[in-house]
Amino acid sequence: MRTTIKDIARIAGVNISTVSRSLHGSILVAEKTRKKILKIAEELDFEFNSSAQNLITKNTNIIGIIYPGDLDDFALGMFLSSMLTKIREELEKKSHFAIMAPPENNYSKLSNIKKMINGGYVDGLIIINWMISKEDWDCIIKKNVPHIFLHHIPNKYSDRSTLVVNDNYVGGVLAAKYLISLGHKSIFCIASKGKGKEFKNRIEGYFSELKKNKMEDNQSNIVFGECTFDFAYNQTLKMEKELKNKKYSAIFALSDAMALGVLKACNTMGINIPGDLSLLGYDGHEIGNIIYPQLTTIKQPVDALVKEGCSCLINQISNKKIDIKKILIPPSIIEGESCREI
Amino acid sequence: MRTTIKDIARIAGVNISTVSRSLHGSILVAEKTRKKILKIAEELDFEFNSSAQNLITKNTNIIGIIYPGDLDDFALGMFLSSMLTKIREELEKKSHFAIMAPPENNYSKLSNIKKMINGGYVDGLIIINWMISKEDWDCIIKKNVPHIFLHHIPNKYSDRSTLVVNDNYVGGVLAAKYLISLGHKSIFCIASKGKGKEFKNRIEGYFSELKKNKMEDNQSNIVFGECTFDFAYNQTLKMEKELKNKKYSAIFALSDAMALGVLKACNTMGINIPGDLSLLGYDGHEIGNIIYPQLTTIKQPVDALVKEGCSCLINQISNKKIDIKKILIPPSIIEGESCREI
DNA sequence: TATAAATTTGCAAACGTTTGTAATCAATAT
DNA sequence: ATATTGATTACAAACGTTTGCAAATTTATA
Repeated sequence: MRTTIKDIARIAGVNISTVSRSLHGSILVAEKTRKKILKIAEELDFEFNSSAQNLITKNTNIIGIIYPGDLDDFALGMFLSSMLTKIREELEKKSHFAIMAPPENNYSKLSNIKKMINGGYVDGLIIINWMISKEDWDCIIKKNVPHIFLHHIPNKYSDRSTLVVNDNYVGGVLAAKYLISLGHKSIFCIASKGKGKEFKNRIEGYFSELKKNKMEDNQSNIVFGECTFDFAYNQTLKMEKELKNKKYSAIFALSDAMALGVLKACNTMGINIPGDLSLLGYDGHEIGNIIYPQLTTIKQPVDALVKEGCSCLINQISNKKIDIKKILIPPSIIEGESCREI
Repeated sequence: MRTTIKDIARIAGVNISTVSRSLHGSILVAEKTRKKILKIAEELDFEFNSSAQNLITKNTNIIGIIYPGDLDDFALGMFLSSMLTKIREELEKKSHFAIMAPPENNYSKLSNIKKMINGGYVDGLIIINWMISKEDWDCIIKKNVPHIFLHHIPNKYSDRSTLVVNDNYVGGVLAAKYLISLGHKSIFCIASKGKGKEFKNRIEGYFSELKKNKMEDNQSNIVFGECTFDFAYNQTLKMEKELKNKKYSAIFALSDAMALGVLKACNTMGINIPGDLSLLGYDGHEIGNIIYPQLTTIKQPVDALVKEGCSCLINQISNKKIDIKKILIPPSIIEGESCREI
């Protein structure tokens, strides 16, 4: 049914090896023959059968993208489509396809990571998750599978792989600097322990900058909860009295999802942003642009992240070895309308 | 390096065919032998090499998901992560993986659809796009590749395939019915010709219901533009005078992205929603829940869409034939806070 | 106990490639 | 004319499976 090099060989009256070499641009074939073969291949819409190729060459030109199954964390959901699309685009440059799966099959409870590796599905992995099981990790190392951790800092093993994340510490510093530069003296931080380490770093950066400005007593002005819209929303509602008394002039939300929760709560309570309260988010998702007031936020440079990450991964694949490095992409600030000078 | 059935056969002291049969649960193997082999396979973390399997069986257990490269249309972007994640989940039930690509490679300008098919990458395709090239279409038909069109109605060929979309006509009716039931007499519609046919159907449904209620003169109360936040935003700003004069009591935006544009413009101009103007969107994306006021909108049932679509596709794959049918998933209304009785 | 039947196992070809090595051929040097 | 060389092409094994068929083994039957 499908065209194979055998068909082409038959038509051209040559051996299949000549066809293979022609199509791969080997110098071991006469110019005239190559032209003839190329023409036939073109006419027949020939593509190499990838399975047959993989079987010999051991590489599939497919990259596995692992991301969690439950997107209850809206924050990741917001990033995901742009991240996936960008990954696709970067891989395309190197003629790789991307295959997606959660870490484990929801139904069979078997590890998709192991299936991808042991089943010979992929050349490498992009892991967008807060954690990875010991079993999966062992498999990756044993089989020496090129991989990167992207966007999230997993709770383990990340120091033995390539880690590509935005520089959360610097982002935290940036946030504090910005609010301080606007004259804010009393800032409340809506935070989360998160599932990985990124929030920790973000908070450290933030407080280190406060300390520099002798605002360390602000350390109590923080609350930890889930990194969700709902948590921030409810938390803000709870603070109605303090907010109306202007105890705080600004809120720093550790994610845009949380910032939106704050915003909605303030809208509900009739607190004007930025009139009564400045609001700073973190993520820089597009969504911040389309709400009112436009969200001021620290932008995680998704495009740069993905670009850098894919290039590292492709490198590892060509060199057939796992790199250990930490790539921190600097965040930047998007000045919207949700913060004001005081 | 990697464990193969040969390794297992050697260890168990049997032929590879026995291993293969054991692992596939064939009855052609003694219970005792099977147990022994299963145990060894388990210990060695064995997985069949998918390439070798594909080569023989001709199926890859991989589904190609085609969606456009440029997500300038924010509306699709908003849906995409939930759609992809849900697809992944549905396919997982049948042990399929999902591979993503835009219709054509951005760099080489070669068709990814043809590459996926002729290269033997996929068993079937899910096409989320407004169009498909004649060349790609011919390839699909020639090779009899199971596929569905999901979410979008492509400008051609959709009547010769399985089409799974939300019932746009009914959605339009629903929108009109709802606004009319709230007492609105003068509704403005911010619309788009769109790239596929879905908007057309949506508008037809909407106007048919208006006509039923003798509001057909409203036919002039519509504007067409890009289906984007920006278009709706600018359009609404332009209508400041009419809106402040209360010429319209409600706006029906054909997508949530557009509804958000309207909302932001109204916020900017000091028009209160729903106090001064009711606003109805279309899509039912999560984003509507987290803004203020919560958006009232017609929900496209993404989950049902994907579930239905995947099940059709899997069916086609098992039967090795392309089905021609049109599956319309009924939309429903999400009552938020952006519409009020008048 | 011999034979037939049923069960279990092994053999070998096939899938569509890649690639090292051998064979062929034409052209050049002797 | 013959040997040598270099360019081109063909051959065949290998990759890891599946599967029809034959062979071997076990069990049942007479």
